[in-house]
Amino acid sequence: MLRTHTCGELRADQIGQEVTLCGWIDTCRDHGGTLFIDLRDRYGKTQIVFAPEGEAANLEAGRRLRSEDVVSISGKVAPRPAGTENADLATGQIEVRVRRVEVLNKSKVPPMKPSAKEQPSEDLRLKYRFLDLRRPEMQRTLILRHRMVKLIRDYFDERGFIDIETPMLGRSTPEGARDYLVPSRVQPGTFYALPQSPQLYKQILMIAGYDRYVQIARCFRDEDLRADRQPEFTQLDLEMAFVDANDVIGVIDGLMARLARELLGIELSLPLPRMTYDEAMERFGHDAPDLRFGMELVDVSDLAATADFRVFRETVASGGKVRGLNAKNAADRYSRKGIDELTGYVTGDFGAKGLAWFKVGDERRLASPIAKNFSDETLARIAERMQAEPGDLLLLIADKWEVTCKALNGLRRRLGAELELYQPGQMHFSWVVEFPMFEYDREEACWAAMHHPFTSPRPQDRAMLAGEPEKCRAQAYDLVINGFEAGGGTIRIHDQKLQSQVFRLLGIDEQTAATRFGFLLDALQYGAPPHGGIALGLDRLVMLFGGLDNIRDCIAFPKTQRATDMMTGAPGQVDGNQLRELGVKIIRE
RNA sequence: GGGGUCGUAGCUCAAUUGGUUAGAGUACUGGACUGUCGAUCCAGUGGUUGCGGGUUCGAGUCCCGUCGACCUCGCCA
Repeated sequence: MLRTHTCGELRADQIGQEVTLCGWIDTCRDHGGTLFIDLRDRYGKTQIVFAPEGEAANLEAGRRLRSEDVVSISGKVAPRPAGTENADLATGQIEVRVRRVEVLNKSKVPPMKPSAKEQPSEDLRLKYRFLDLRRPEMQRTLILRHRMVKLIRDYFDERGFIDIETPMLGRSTPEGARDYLVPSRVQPGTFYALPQSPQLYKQILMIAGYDRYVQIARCFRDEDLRADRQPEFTQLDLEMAFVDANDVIGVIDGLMARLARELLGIELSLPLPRMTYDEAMERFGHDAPDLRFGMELVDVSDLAATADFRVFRETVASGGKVRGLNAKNAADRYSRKGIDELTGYVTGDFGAKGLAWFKVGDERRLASPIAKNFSDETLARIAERMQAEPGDLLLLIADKWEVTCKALNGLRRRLGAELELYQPGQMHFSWVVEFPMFEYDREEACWAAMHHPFTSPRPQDRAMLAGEPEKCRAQAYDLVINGFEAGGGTIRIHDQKLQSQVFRLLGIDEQTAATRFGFLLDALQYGAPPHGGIALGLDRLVMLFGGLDNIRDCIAFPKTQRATDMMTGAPGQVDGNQLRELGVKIIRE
């Protein structure tokens, strides 16, 4: 070892010891006669002192040190003079008096300094990721991630789960997200697909009798990026045989309680609350509601139907809804201009036609440019329905049900943040269950699986598959944390006939099914046990547990929004010979 | 594919209505200083205002295009 201790290790106990530390030059404080240097590694910082009573050559060498040089320093641990201890530093009781300095590697002047107060811009951070990762915030997050993964592995190991790796090179299945493709050299003209998830493999493992499987699996989806979405991400993936939905949910409840306790010091009360999909949509307009605060959606369609206000009346008459929410005490927070901004938000981002609003005055009187279109009685009933009190701001949207959901969910989240309706460190865990089996795809004019085509309907809904698929509910469950979908799972179909029926319903004909999923349909006929599982987005979990607002900060080497790696320059062009070998030709537009 | 924000010194930012020689902090270089810890003090270097075009007597500022980062809708079984 080139060092005897780390830079976060030395305490008063080691006073008098001769030590060698290695690390990066963090900051220098040169007083002419005396020179202080903070030496940094990922464990902490230690103050190194170049004192006048030491060798003059050392002081000269110390003066030549610059930010981010890597050095080895030997010397004696000494107590700091009384009054100069640094309480902000774990090693603040001591300092190391230099006996020997060795520069292991000079650094160019870095474009960013790890201990800088201001955070550098993100493109700079991504380009110089090796410097960015030296920052304590990044180290904190990656260490949190490591601890989470360790806890997860221990948790599942204790419960008899087996970690089994599944292939990265698989078969493309055009359903779901766009695949990342890998050309085959051995069989030119054919392609592997990188896994969107290990879904089919883990079902095969259940059929193979490995009744408790777990994997921390890398997954790939070639779709557009978001703050919480990367093309390459990590799932905590698991599957269990001989279980129902409650069993899977129970296992994850226990995991969340363990993670919250160990990583955040929060005690969760179990079981975690559950809500049906229908209830979530009705009360919050979204299948992953942020339950850190209330401000629930209110349906006033029946009241709107009788109003003179044409937009409301006609919307309801044509089968739409008028729904809204009550921003408590927010009437003064939003000026006309502020409300215009909210209007632009719901019309621009969610296609709403407008935003109706009322400010609640004394005696719960509703004031608004459109108020004259409503009878006093209707206004009073709206106020009552929305539990309006003086100072509140009522916001209403009249549109198709789907649009009211999207727009009001967006509005609710935005207002929740702007009005600070929750605390920074607050966490809320819950389940949303009983999703519909199918949603209608207008573009393709067919039914599409809401979760995936291997999802089992609830036993009591199975009879409706043929006649009324829209009423069919799935044995599906999503874990929701602070309004983010942290994960989702289902009980799978373990019966080949039922699986074929669902494929037919989804417009996947027998030939296609046989080509793409033949191995699964085949396996289902050789003693497939009832089984189900779940996958959690690990990067998102880290983001949520770390109190971060984007997933890139949870990943050591993330991609930008255009899916490039600013450090390596990936993706890049390849040699013509490589392409020829693969039988791949670039078409230039 | 659509909408939006941003791009000025190595870094973080400023620059009035379009108006003189584009500034500040920090970093960097040199100097002073024996107890600092974001050290301090003095001096100095540092700019193709992302790139290309246009409007104008005059463009960091306005217009068009383009590149890049971020947010977002669509998309993400």
